[in-house]
Amino acid sequence: MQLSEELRPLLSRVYQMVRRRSPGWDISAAQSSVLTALLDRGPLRMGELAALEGVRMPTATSMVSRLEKLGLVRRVPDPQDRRAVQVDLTDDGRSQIAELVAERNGQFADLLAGLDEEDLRHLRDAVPAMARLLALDAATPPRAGES
Amino acid sequence: MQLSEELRPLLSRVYQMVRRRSPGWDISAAQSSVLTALLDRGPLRMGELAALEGVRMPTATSMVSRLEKLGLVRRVPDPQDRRAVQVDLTDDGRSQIAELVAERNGQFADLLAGLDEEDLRHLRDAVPAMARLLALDAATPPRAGES
DNA sequence: ACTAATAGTTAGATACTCTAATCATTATGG
DNA sequence: CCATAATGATTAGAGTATCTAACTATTAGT
Repeated sequence: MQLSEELRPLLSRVYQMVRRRSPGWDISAAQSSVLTALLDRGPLRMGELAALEGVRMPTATSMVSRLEKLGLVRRVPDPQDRRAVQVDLTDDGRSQIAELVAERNGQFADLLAGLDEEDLRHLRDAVPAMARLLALDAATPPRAGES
Repeated sequence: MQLSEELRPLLSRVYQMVRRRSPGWDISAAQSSVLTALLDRGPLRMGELAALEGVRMPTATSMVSRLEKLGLVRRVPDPQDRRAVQVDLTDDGRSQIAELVAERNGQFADLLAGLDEEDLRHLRDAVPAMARLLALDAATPPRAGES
């Protein structure tokens, strides 16, 4: 498919763009992604968080531990299942991530302001398609030969 | 701007999607990005490579050293400027990255095949706009208060 | 109740990233 | 022309991100 070969490299470069665009903030892309997930979806178990981030549980554990040390999230024991923990934003974490998201949206809006009306229309029209593409990706078994 | 708040989170999630390593390949996203840059643009100096990848030179140095150890790239001294080195793909590196790119394009094409014709048309139409957006991003000074 | 499975953490390893310091070379300016 | 500044790259040292394997604690199944 022609589109695949055009669009995929573009998305790879979007990866570059998104990855390092948080000037003046002292949290990493991975950390802000965790905080954003908690902001969007509320408290999450460690395993849910790992699945959402597409990482293994030990990775989630250590990211949460670092964020906890920064006072941005909190581990809450689950009374139903005492193996589990809920990870939740602290008030501080909530306000910091909300501010960061607003800041980034603003910067991105500035960038978009450099496009003409036709390009903007095309991007707007592509939003639902991209959302469906991501949903398809999420629904696809990540690895074929997994245990 | 409304679009900013819809599109930016989507792009962040595309980052998640692109980031994951292709199954069955033993090189990381960062490494394949370096190899792809070399495949697309030919031999590069260390500094050019760092700029393209959006990292500092020591990072480029260590990535290249690892790839060299894997036999995928080669350091070639520049006769014009003996401080500089050119980084180039080896034959092995070239064939491996070409194969990986083809594999990924194929997987992505499979994903796209799950969309209907209208979504595909919208994505196709958005390609030039995304390319211009990336160009704008590249042209924008990354950090305001830089040295 | 014994065993399986599940949730999370710990341990150990490698990759990725940065800043600061250093080395070698090239360019510049008396 | 030589001393100094600027440039290209590497090295050193540190923190984050990621993995697999092994472990602990708890729950579920028979």
